[in-house]
Formats: sequence, C-alpha cells, structure tokens
Amino acid sequence: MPELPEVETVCRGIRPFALGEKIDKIIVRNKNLRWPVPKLIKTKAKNQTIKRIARRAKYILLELANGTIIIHLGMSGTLKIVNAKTPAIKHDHIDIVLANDRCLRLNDPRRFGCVLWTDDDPYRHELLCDLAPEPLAAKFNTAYLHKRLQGRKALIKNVIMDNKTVVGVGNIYASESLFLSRINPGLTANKISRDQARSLVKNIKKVLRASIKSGGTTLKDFAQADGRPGYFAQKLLVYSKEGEPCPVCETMIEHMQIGQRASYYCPRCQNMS
DNA sequence: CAAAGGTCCTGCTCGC
DNA sequence: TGCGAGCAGGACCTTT
Repeated sequence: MPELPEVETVCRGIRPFALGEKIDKIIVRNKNLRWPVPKLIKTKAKNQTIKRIARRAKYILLELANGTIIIHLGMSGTLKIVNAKTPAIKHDHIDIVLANDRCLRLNDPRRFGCVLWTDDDPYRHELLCDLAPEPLAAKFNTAYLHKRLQGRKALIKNVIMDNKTVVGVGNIYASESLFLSRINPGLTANKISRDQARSLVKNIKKVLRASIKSGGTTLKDFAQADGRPGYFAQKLLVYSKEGEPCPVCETMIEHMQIGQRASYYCPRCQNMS
C-alpha cells in the first residue's frame, strides 16, 4: 500500500508525538509478520529514548541509543499514534507504548510488513544496504537514470519500480509519472531516450513531492498517523481511472497487466515510441 | 472469483 | 554445453 509519500507522511505524523519520548514497553500480539518480530526487541527497546525518526525508501527507522527499530508497512500496514489505553482491534499486531501514555500502533491485515531490530548502523542492514538512491535526492538525475536504462530489456515500469534503480516508486506513482512523461509503461527500458529519461526523473520527483504535500494517497485503507486519509487520490490522473477520459486528450484510459500489477495509461498520449 | 498500495525468492531464458 | 546475469512470475496474507 504505502509508497514513499505515504511512508514520509507517517514519519512526519508521528514525530511530534514520539520524537524524544521514552519507550515504556513493546507489546507483540502477533509476531508473524513477513519475518518474525525478534523477541529481543522488547528488552532492547525498553526505557530507551527515540532519538531520531528517519525514512529510507519505504522503511521507517526509529533510532534509539542502543540500536534501531526498522518498520515496513508492506501493502496494508498503518502506523498510528493512539492513546495507550485505546483497545486494540483486529490486526493491531504491535504496540510501541511510550512513557507519555501514547502508543505507536501497527495494524496490518495482510502481514506483508515487518518490525525488526538492529544493534548496528541501520543503513548497513541487509535490507537497506543495497538500495538505490532516494528519488528526491540530487543523485537521482538524468545521467544516472539514462545510464541505468542502457541495454536493459526489462519494461520501463518494472525498472522504475525496482529498488536497485530508485526507491519509493510503487504501482501508483509509476503509472502517474509515466503518464506525465508520455511514456508507455510497456516499453523496454533500452528504448527510452535521454530526453525521456530526463522527463521521467523530473516527473517522478514532481508527483512524489505533490503527493507528500497532500498527505499521500488513500485508495482504500491508507491512513496518516492521526487516522486521517491522504488526499492525493483526488489528484491522480490515470491510476484506477480505466474508462475515464484522459485529462490531456480525452481518449479513454486503459490498463495493462505488467508483472501481475495493473498499469494505467493513455493509449494516445503514451504511444510506443 | 479476482484484485489490492510491496518485495524477496525461485526458476527460466538468453547470450557469451 | 555450461554458466551467470537479468528478467518474469510466484509466494506471502486478508479483505472486499
């Protein structure tokens, strides 16, 4: 579910309540997420202060003095600030209870997310150490992307969703940025010109920034840390718009399956060249 | 029944 | 023919 803007929104939402606060305890109601929640996380985190709340790709990092809690929301996860006494509901798997009587509560019906612990530099963790540049960083630029696309036979949509190309671009923003750049999602990467790569870099940054500004996209169940939805769904141009007119040329939006995922596009604006 | 916002892992294919 | 890299598909799980 959550792509980069949604995870960034969660980080910004929890900071005012959790940054600098002490962790009273961690409650694990169901440890069976994508990987088992490590047992030692309870003793490691107890009485530690949250010194920094950071995001890398779609991972949320809660940095303590003795290590870091690494959280991923998978497809269906939410991380909300609630009162510690609020009764847990279905799929509330983890509570990070703070000394200020609030609680960071992870709810994840599909359990594709994870909550892990590392004693060491989290950026060296095996899940994080090989990640590509952040899309909003200067390192993600025309020269970098164009070079990455050379000789690649994979489809451009798959390549921009690949964490080894750039992180944080999921199914929604891949469709949106390809539309803005008038690139067909089914083109192979080696067909993309330098000008198209430049456009794609520009529009990936543009759509992610705009979504962050709106608090992310809520299609179904994404929620900000305070429970409100994100409002970028109202600004989507093609994602989930099959059969609706293209906002540029009014041709009907279509979708194609790429790697089991729906890719929405305008067959006229995004032709195969 | 199909599909849903993620991503790791496996197995296939292609080119050297 | 054999190998490795690159690529697509399957798997994980619940809800609508």
